[in-house]
Amino acid sequence: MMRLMTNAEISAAFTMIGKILELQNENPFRVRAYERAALTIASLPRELSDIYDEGGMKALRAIGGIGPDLGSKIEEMVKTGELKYLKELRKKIPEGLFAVMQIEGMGPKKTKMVWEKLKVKNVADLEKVAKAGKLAKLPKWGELSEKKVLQGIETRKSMGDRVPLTAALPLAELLVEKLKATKLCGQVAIAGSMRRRAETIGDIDILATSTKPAKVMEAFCALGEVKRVLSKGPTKSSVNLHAGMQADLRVVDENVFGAALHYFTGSKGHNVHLRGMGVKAGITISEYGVYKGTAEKKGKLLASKTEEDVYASLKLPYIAPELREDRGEIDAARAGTLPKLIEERDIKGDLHLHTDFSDGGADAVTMAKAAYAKGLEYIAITDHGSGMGMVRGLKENNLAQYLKMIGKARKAVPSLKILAGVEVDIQPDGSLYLPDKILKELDWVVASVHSQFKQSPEETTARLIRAIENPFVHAIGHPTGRLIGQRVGIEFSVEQVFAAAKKRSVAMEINASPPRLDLRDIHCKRAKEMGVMMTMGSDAHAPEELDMRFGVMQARRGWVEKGDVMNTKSWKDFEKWLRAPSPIGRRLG
DNA sequence: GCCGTTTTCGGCCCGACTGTTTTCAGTCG
Repeated sequence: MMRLMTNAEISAAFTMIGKILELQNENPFRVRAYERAALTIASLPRELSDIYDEGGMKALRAIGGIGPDLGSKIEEMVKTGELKYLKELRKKIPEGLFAVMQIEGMGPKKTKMVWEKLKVKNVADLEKVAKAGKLAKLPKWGELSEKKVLQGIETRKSMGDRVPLTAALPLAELLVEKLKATKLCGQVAIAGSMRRRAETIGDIDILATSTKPAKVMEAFCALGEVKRVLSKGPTKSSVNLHAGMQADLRVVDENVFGAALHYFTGSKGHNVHLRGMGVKAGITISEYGVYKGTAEKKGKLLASKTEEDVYASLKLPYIAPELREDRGEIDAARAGTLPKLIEERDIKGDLHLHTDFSDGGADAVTMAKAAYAKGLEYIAITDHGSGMGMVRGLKENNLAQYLKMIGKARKAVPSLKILAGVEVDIQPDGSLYLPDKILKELDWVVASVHSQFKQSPEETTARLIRAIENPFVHAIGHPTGRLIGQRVGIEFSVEQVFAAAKKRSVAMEINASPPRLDLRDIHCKRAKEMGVMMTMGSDAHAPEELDMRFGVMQARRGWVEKGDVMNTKSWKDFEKWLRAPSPIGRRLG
């Protein structure tokens, strides 16, 4: 069936409803119900349309936070591709108000007020009335709030939306180093979505302990990276950075570091879930610790020093930050079934990298030396086999030359095992760019989509399954083809493609290249649930790109364990696995 | 709007900072 609305679109619809209801001063809990549902849906590994086709309304209702009303709204969207309720709501609110509400300091109440009293319909209107001094005359507003709004508009203009983790993490680590260098702090740590390794982050959260919080705040606000101070208090300060991001610093007492770190790491959903459990157990959880009793009437302190203590107070084992998305980790913790997450040091080989035989920047010997220096036991050189005119690489007529190059690398770095591989294009019809007679001469075949991203989900599903069914394919490279913040990638039935991969023992790659991170977290999780094997590849085009750091982060967010990723095996075991008879008759040359 | 071995109705997480206030609402995370 043609998919009428994807999870992303349904999630966006609920987010929009939540915002409109907020502007209308609706019951905040009703607003939150929509927000929560939107978040839940965005992180579902399966498409709602598939869930509905299989299990109907009952299956929708089985999703946490989806009740009779939201269930029937989802039903309407997957059946008709639209939602009448949202259409009606939209008519009542000027589209531009949502951007107004995004401005720093402009919440739903203030937005509603400027709309009703000053007919502000968008950010441009807001700027106009602010500059005309009309804002300051509103009840409860003053000169300063007007100035702040203008600053907020400027900030919005100069800052993008969310920033990729891969770009923001190094900057945050620098800020942490600088704070440590002041010698004013006991501990300094990154918190927030960045600590959870979310693929994009909204701002940088840093937590520190100190006995001189005022001095720490002074030092923080005076850092060279800081453009403007938004707020400054003894426990919390916020600044805008020149790099176009916001950074928040909290300073707490040493003995509540664990509670604070837990609190500020989030996610919001995870924390709310835990606090709900706390209420039932008669305890209160805040950034200052876990207490017996209610928020109004606190009793004895139960935990605060470490995150482990916080979880233990709820009779739970420690939950890794990457899992704290309220995607079932709390139930798993309760049941004792949390995954033992993969770590960077578990990776023993790199199964996807390029040399200057195709579009890489370094020759095979250089890449091999760099890989060995990184401590890898084995690599697969996988230069492109692509029909795209601009891409050099493996063709029907130069296999001997390619193997000769790889032979040279093997001689130059004898301690590193080097597989002769290829990254072959999956053509629009699912056939591969290179014929089987070439592929069967290679040790490791990664098949990837590099063109024609705009097929229907049905066509793309068939395309990938056909590639999976090629007897010489070992892995599907960067399966969704997305580029973070740039390209959404191809759309297909994850269920059907993963099922085919499992049946044929073909691996799904976790591409660790910073712009890709593909499979993404929720797809990793689904692959694991379905028993699909995975590989990890750096997709390096230069020696310094032989780095799996961000790929491992993404995998950890997807509940991936060492045993789920084939190249965590030692060379000996990997070779055995690769040579073993399999449903598709693999071979290792 | 969701949810229930404390409730099918009445809850729903907790606290800091700011500005414009004379005691607190709004915003943010």
